[in-house]
Amino acid sequence: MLKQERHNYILDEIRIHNKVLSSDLSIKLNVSEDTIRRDLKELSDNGKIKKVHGGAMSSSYIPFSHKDREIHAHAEKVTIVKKALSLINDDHVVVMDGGTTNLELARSLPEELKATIVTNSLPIAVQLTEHPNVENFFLGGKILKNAQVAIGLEVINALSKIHADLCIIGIRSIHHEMGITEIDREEAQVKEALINSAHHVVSLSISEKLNTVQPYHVENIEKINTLVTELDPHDLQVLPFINKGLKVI
Amino acid sequence: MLKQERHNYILDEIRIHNKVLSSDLSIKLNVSEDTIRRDLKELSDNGKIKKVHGGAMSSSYIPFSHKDREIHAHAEKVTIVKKALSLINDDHVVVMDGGTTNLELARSLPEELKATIVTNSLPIAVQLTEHPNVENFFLGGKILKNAQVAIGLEVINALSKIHADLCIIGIRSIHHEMGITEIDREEAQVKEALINSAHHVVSLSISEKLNTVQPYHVENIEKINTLVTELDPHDLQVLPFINKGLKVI
DNA sequence: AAATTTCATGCATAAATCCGCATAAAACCG
DNA sequence: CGGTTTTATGCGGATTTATGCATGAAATTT
Repeated sequence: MLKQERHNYILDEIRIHNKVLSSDLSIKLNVSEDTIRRDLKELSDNGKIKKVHGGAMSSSYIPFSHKDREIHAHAEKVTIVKKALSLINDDHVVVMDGGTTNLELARSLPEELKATIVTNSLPIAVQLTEHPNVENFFLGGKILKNAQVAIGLEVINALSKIHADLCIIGIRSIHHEMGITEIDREEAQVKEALINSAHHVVSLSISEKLNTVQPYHVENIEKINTLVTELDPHDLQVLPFINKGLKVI
Repeated sequence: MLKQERHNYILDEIRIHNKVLSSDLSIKLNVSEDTIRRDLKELSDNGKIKKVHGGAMSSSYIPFSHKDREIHAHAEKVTIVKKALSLINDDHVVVMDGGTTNLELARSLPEELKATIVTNSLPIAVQLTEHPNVENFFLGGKILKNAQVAIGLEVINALSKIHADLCIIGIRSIHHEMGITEIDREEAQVKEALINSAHHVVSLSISEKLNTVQPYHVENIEKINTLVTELDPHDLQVLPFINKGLKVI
């Protein structure tokens, strides 16, 4: 088995279980613990995971009480959400994935809105149960522990049968040439399916994500119809996206 | 369990309850109090928490009103859950639906358990994201707001493709003649599908639900293999169910 | 003040880690 | 192609870490 394969396996395990034990991996991958330790060391040096005595853990630890955890760049996200709300109308069918910006949006939906929202994010689904008028569909599948979203074929299949009016996608990175990219392969696949399930695609993105790139390609930039940031639409930072034909608000 | 996991757990407990007792943690995390004290010492040295006699507290005291919804008949449910845990083994595929008893069960699953749990309940799925070893599948569908469970054809179809080892069903009413009954038609249909997707069906039920009836029929009593209540298995109240062939614990 | 609980310290032990070193496979190169 | 270098891996032994236990001191409760 190739070293890279082991690394992928280890990262997968950590994504699912939030931790791995060197001893488990040694047995499972049929190599010595020393090798595992070297693997963990390498992944840790690259910032992919956090090495601890006995194994390794997810470097981005999501606390148990995610409900009231502090949201990064919260003020910016509130600005974005206010703009984005204007895009959602009554009777719309909206697909959306996870992320703190989208969660903020779900929290901010006006009481009177009578829309249907389809999501693969547990926190968003939970949030929407408190909304009086929004219908709420969950895309079932294997739950990714740290992101708290469903992934896998089930999600993608279900999405292939949906033609939504609007897709609201939370993204890791958006680049005017490279398009949308993600950290995680399976999440990238799901996001691609999300984007292709809707007529109109909106990306909510704080400006620090603009023109950054991650390892996994999701979709080309042209697939995004509208980009929402906290910036003024005339800000120079968004010009490359306007030139690509995106509507920026 | 990794030291880092304990530390995370402790920090979360403090975030939620503002304080922790060494004795509680020792039992909950299954290590000696000495180890807990060393953990607290380390976290305290890093300024994460404030160590006090008997345990530790939040270092930055932020009072917050947490509405710990009193769960109905909580003590009885804890008793039931303890009994029920003995039925779940490593490598089992378990389907379970919602309800406070089942949620308590999800919360109480031992750390080491390596099972797969399939559920249509949002709170249970969220709870399981905190479990290190349990794989977690969500049955997607339309979300019922008050019960926070997915219902509908999608759920039933997905269940028809699953052959689980165990079904743990939370019920509204169980009657030794009328069988399982429910208040809501669609929930009843989903519960029927849940029951029929597993080889062995367990019903967790506090005694006040025994021999009550609701409008919608779910399944006959014979479909239930094991009944778990807070009562002694020799209690007269459960005799009618024993006579119907159920195993009562 | 007596009894109980909690704490600090040192010690023992088992597990995990680190540190060469050896080796075999893979990659490189003239 | 043959030789050299690099990379990946395992092994033995020294070292560090994590943890429980015993003991007596300190704090808390009764």
